[in-house]
Amino acid sequence: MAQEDIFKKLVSHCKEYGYVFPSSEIYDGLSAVYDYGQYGVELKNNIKKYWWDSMVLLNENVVGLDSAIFMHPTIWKASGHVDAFNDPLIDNKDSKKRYRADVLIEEHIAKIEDKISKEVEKARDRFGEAFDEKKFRETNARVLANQAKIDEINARMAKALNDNNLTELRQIIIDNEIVDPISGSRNWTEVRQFNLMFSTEMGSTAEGANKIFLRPETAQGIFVNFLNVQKTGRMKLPFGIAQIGKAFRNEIVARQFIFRMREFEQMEMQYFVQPGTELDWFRDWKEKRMKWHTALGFGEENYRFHDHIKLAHYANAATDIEFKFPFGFKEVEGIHSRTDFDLKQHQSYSGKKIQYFDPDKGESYIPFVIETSIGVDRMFLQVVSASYAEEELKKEDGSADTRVVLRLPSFLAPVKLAVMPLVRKDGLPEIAEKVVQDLRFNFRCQYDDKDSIGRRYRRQDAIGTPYCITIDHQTRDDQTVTIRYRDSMQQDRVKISQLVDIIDEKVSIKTLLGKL
RNA sequence: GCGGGAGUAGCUCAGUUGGUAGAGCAUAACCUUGCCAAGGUUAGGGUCGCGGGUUCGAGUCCCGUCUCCCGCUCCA
Repeated sequence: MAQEDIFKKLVSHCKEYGYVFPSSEIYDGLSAVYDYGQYGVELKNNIKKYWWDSMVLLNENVVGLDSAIFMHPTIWKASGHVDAFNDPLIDNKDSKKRYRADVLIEEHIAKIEDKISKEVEKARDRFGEAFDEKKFRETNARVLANQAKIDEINARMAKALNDNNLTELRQIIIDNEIVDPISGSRNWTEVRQFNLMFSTEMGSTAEGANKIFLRPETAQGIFVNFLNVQKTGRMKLPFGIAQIGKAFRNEIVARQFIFRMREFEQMEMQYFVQPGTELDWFRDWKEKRMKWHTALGFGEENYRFHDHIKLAHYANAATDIEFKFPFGFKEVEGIHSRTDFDLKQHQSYSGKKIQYFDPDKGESYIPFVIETSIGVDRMFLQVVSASYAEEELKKEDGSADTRVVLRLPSFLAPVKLAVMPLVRKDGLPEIAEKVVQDLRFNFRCQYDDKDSIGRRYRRQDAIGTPYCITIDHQTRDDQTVTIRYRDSMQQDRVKISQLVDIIDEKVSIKTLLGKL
């Protein structure tokens, strides 16, 4: 079956079985916003626990934090988001491509500079040794004309950007006859401002209100608390701060189900290290994080690193962990060596010294940072898309049969086990109810006595329940039950008294964390 | 935002030149039975995304709007 078809079925499956619903559905939905249903929330919580425990339980030098979504507006100036997330965009109507207006203009300037360079080189060839480049640039008419053009465009653009004058930006493109690099067309739309940060107002009166932003990432909450945590926690470098929380980005286009949403959840850990050691730690966390993914058992061939060639202004190394989704390899997690950019920025904007006194070196410095940042919702999608399977089976009489099964890792499964009487008579339901009552404190259990036993197994397969306990007539005689495994569909007969230990070993997070 | 496709029951979909809303699965109750879906009887559930228009009459035609899917940009 085509991968897109699988994806469509997965989306339906998520809705039909209470994993993910479109938000505000009875009001026609809200674009790219989704709600997690009764099973979805359990799976999501389990994913978060797996991450949290792998960070703060297994690493003595990683501690947690839960910072507010609202933060001082200057934080976003310091972080660069106010500038970086504010793009003047323009579309070409023929190629249907979208460009940043300022980038288009800069590329045009680069072209003119090319022309000048060529002119200079030609002259150099002509005059040889005696060539005086400076003098040539100051006297040659064509060079001077081009240079004047560049200066004029630069001045106009700087002013337009400063005044946020979008009409003027477009006019620069028109006046300079800048064409679409692909179509060669000059059929441009208006320039529009896209602000990727959501904003709201704090303060109840209009005059006294402050514009504040909903955080576009959780990382800054960690950076601004660096000293708080370091001092009160008596933390020594290297150490990390982990945080799980919502972030918001007003994406131009948000799509592909829960892969790209405007409201999403991140799990971020910032690891503070001595300057100069950051690339070693970068490699270390790269490896650790990949192991965290592959420990789930979805197959190592479905993961790969994508190292960034073009680095963000704050990074000196960056990689993505990509997972093979039904729509291709896509980023799930980013690992970045952010240098001392963030702390340095906050030190400068806040005017507060943000440094670490290193007792070994006997000096203070701004630590460098390795960031691991993973999207909870993307992780959720990774788990369900890797787990979803339509299996071709054969019935006893040889005819074809199919089953839909979510092969979730046991620890992540919302429901750990279902208990069902083989028939609804002969006292079997009563025994089953008692078993559920006894197991309820240990695991998320379900009781089901409706329909044939085979159908009940399939229902549990569809929501990913890894174990089914069946009470049959033999149970009345020897207190044993059958335990049926979701993936193999095999059954074992075990004593009721052993159930807690058997299941616990299989579904415990310890089993999963032990692989790391 | 632009271009293309789509929206009918919880899910998948049918619905003819415009003539009173359908199926399968799912759900609930009861009966029967029992170890891998699809036995029997019965029931609930839809103002056909929403709003307007044309018409005696609109799921069907027209306009607007919202949402979803695919592509362009960015990223967790």
